[in-house]
Amino acid sequence: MPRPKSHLRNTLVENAMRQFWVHGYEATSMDDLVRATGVGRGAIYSDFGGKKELFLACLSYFQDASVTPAFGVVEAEDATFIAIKTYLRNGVAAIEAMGLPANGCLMGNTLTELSPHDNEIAKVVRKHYDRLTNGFAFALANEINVSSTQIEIKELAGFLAVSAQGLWAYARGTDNINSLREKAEVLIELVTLKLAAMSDKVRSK
Amino acid sequence: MPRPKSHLRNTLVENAMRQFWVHGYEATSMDDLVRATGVGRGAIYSDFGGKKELFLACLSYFQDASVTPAFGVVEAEDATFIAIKTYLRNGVAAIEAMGLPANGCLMGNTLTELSPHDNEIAKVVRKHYDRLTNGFAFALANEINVSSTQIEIKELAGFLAVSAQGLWAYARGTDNINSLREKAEVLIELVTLKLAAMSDKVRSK
DNA sequence: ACCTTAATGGAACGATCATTCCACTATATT
DNA sequence: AATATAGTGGAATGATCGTTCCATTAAGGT
Repeated sequence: MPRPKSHLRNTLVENAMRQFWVHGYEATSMDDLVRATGVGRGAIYSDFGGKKELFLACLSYFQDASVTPAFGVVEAEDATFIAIKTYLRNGVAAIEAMGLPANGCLMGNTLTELSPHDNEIAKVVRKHYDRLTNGFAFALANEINVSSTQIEIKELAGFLAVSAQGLWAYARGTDNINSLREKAEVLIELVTLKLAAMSDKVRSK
Repeated sequence: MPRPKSHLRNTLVENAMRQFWVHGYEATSMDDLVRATGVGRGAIYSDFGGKKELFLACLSYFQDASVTPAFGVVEAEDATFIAIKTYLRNGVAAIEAMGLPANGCLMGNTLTELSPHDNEIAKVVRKHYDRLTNGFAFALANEINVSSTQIEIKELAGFLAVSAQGLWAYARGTDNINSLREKAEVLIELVTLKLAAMSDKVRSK
């Protein structure tokens, strides 16, 4: 029987992802990936086929290893607006712990760098935005629990997704954690006001 | 006396900027720039020194040729919240006119691609964010005209800057103009609510 | 017409790019 | 111990990268 997968193989995609996350797709060479992963060129090509395929595997891994742990709180069955606040504040705290400037969100970085020029990758990124939007909408719906404002909730959730991505992108260019935290808190406050306004409107019916 | 600058020279930076704007810095080669500008390699190097210097010139040109015409309405002396709405809606309309997916904002794209790895460029991008923040803060201050909430206004303005950049980044990956417009309108509505809340607070003093 | 000089564009630089290939190593199974 | 094979890593591929150089061209001023 063949030799089993090396113990290094477990971290191949993770290390490659980190490289792409920090430096972007174009600025990452195969030599960089060989160095970062500790895996030989031959193995990378036989396992994935090429740079782009490896990158797609990294995008998928990012979903499991970064998005799910961070965003899972919003997607939990009992999630409400508190979960959204927790997600945003945990994000800021995680960035603070890692030190600035941050890496941003790999999906957001990829949207900017590759979406307009690669439809296959653009689809993956769009799916991520849909995931964020659906998660936010789910938690918001649990919060105010009013079926008549379903469309409003969906639009608010879509805005939350774009705004959160704006925050993580901003974190890539600043060394001031308080400036980032402020902006997250303003987002939370604005959504709080909107939720109150939506509740008032329903109550006055 | 020397031969004067060619008529093509007038559009050198503009065409180079467009190339960088669409494809990003790393994915744009000098051959691409020679092709896009119609200017010879020798002239580019003698005029600017290299690719990065040309890129910096493009960032500066972007400020004059794109940001100022679009954002000037917010920076006008008599600007209020209406000017901010106009800026956002004009942005969406301009993207619709150009066709999706859009190019986003060159400053936002550059923040994602280069800010973490080039301090000189990061400084230029930060200055752009400051410009947006100051412009928004100026218009918001004219709107509610309350000195005691200066800090709140500055924070709201900073959030507006990040959120607007999130919008333009989002536009780089979608082909649905209504989805973009929705998010812009939600942003406008949320800020409207916040302004009303700030006015109430002052009035009840 | 002559000089001066900005600008051209192709050749060439060494470096690096993604990718292919393969002799070799190391380990798990028999 | 022998066999089989996943994985290695260096060599080599042709292409392209940013940059330099320079003989040539073209358009002022005199």
